Amino acid sequence: MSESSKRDRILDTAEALFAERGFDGVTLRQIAVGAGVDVALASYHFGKKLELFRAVFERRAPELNSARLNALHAAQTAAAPGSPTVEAIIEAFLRPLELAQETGDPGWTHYLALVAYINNSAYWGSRMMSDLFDELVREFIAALQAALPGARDEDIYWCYHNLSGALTLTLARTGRIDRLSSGLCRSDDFPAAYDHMIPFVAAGFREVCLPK
Amino acid sequence: MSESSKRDRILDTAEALFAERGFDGVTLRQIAVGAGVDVALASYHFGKKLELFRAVFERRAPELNSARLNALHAAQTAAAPGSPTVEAIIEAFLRPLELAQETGDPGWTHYLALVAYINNSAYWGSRMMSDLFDELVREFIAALQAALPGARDEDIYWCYHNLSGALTLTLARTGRIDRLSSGLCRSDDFPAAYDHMIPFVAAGFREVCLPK
DNA sequence: CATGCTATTCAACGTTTGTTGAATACACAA
DNA sequence: TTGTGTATTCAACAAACGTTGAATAGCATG
Repeated sequence: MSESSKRDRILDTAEALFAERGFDGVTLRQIAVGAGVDVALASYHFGKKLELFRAVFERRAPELNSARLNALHAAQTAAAPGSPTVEAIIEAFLRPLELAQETGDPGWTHYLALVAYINNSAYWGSRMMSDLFDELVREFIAALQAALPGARDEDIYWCYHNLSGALTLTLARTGRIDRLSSGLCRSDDFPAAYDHMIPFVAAGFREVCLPK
Repeated sequence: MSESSKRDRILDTAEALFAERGFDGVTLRQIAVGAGVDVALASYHFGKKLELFRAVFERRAPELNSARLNALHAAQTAAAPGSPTVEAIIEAFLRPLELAQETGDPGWTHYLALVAYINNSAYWGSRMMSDLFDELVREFIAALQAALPGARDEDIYWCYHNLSGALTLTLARTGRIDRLSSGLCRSDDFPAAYDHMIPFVAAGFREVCLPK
């Protein structure tokens, strides 16, 4: 028998399947089979299917949020008494997401794909994302405002929207860039994605938000 | 009775519902009710549910592709014998998507949200998107290569990935930016989104792709 | 060993699902 | 009018769905 508890195996399997096929594309029986468990056990531990979905989505959010927040605070400390650069802020926003590779836990990769699925869905997205991630995002936006003096709020929000979109598509790991580039770029190469995203996004912020 | 044929009403209703809830989140009965039609009619016209999904996705692709291609060719003609600027190319890539508002046909808005859903999904995305949109995208990438002499292919693809992500999140109209900005920005304001996206993305391409 | 509590399975329920074959309505040609 | 092909509905199917209550196992504590 596997070392982790059956409850955890349900969460892990649900995480992987929900990320791949979405809430409605996965049945409790598929999750049960994947976890090597009876169908009824998911209901016993989590109640309705929707509550299992929420439990999966909420499980790793605190750890992810604190990793990113620590990175932001580290950048702010390093730049004190001034403000960190836009690059440093974006870096703090993105690099902690590499823990998916660093920890060697494929669950993190599935979880980030699930975040991408939810963030891109009008049905699930706005409310569920806000509940778990708004506090963090507002901290980053405040830091960006400090790094871009004179910027209009509207411009900052639209630039963040562009950053969020680029990140979301990366986390989804659709394989589209692999096909488009004939294998030159790979969807699961997060470091390469961030290496390109950081200067790309920083230049965009400056272009749109800094008065000329 | 409504003016359009029942077959078209099935496509319209399926388009709206698939865009909102995804393939598995919609039943043929919901589509039938929305279209004011018997359940069996969808199967009669389109066969399996998956084939209806494909039919919806393929219906508007040619018109969308030719609108964007025309815009690109117009920009190239205007810039001849040189190459259009990066801004002009991105503009040609994005502005035709405003036909969703211009035509006043809400079906276009639903369709673009469906494109976002598929493009962000690893399960549906890579293959379905490539089949319909790769030819177009390769033309735009070739134009970008011409506008960015000396750029490495790898960098161009990653920058296009960032553009695609920002666009995808816009098309999904999740309402997240509305909430985050307390109503200052609106998800369904496509012109404002593109007004910010074009300079943002153009600056990003130049920063990443142009040798310093 | 008995007790009690949690975890897990078993068996079944009432619905809903996608799909199909037969029946009907409708348009148009002969 | 009769015939013919397409469009549409009707009725029903077997399978799969989420969920639940009762039964069983495991394992502490007394």
